[in-house]
Amino acid sequence: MSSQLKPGTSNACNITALSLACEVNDVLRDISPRWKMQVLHKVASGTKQFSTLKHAFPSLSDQILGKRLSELVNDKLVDKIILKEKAPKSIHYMITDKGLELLKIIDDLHKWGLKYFSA
Amino acid sequence: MSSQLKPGTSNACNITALSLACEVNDVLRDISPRWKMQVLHKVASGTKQFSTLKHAFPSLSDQILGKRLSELVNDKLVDKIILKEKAPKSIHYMITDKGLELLKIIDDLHKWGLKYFSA
DNA sequence: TCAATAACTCACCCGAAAGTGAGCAAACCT
DNA sequence: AGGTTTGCTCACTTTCGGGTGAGTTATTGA
Repeated sequence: MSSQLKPGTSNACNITALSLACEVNDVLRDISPRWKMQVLHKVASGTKQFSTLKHAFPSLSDQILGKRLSELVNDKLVDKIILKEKAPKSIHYMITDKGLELLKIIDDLHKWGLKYFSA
Repeated sequence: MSSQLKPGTSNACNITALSLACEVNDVLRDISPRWKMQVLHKVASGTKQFSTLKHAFPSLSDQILGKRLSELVNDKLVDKIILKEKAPKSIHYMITDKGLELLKIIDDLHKWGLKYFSA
């Protein structure tokens, strides 16, 4: 999906071994990039444009946001809807069913985290 | 954590959503290290010793296995039971309730991955 | 006596991911 | 004419964590 691993390196070999061992790893790799699930959640809650997402996460740079959005689109977790092609562009992001189902599980993870949070 | 919120803005209205996203981030960080959930799964399925875990994952090095196990112990996902302190040591790892509940969610992730698995 | 075993830890390297600086297109507003 | 907005991409540097080689302790079995 998104891995640019040089074939033959031990890293690449281990990734292959991992995937063979269990497909859950592919899922974990897909959801663990920093900010990714946050952005997905924001999109799901109605924040649809690049610029508004930018404001929602002041410490997230344009570059990373762009990267995460394109990953989300590639993963089919969100759809990219182009309303106006030429600048100033107008593009909306919409969560897919696949994305919504993932968010449900992410929410379970959140609840699990809260349940065992002791401090 | 996330603070510069002006009360009354739409941002402030979404504060619950934001904190959800933030805490999930910690959970994601904890579960995403390579091999970690596999090792947890193996421990849950009755493989309790360092050496047997080693054989279960031939391409996983001692060093990483040791690191993952100590992380799992720190996270209270498994308990470390020392049966014999001095070498050759005898140590058993046992999954905790917290670990079992996490594995259930990991299994949901797995099912989600399978459902949307396309080519 | 000496290898094997169990369960590690330490020091180091390197590739991958995160983050930064700059720039671009083209319409709109002043 | 020039500044602003929108939605990015490219090239680069820095940080991080996965992976490797070597070493440790002490007991048992050949």
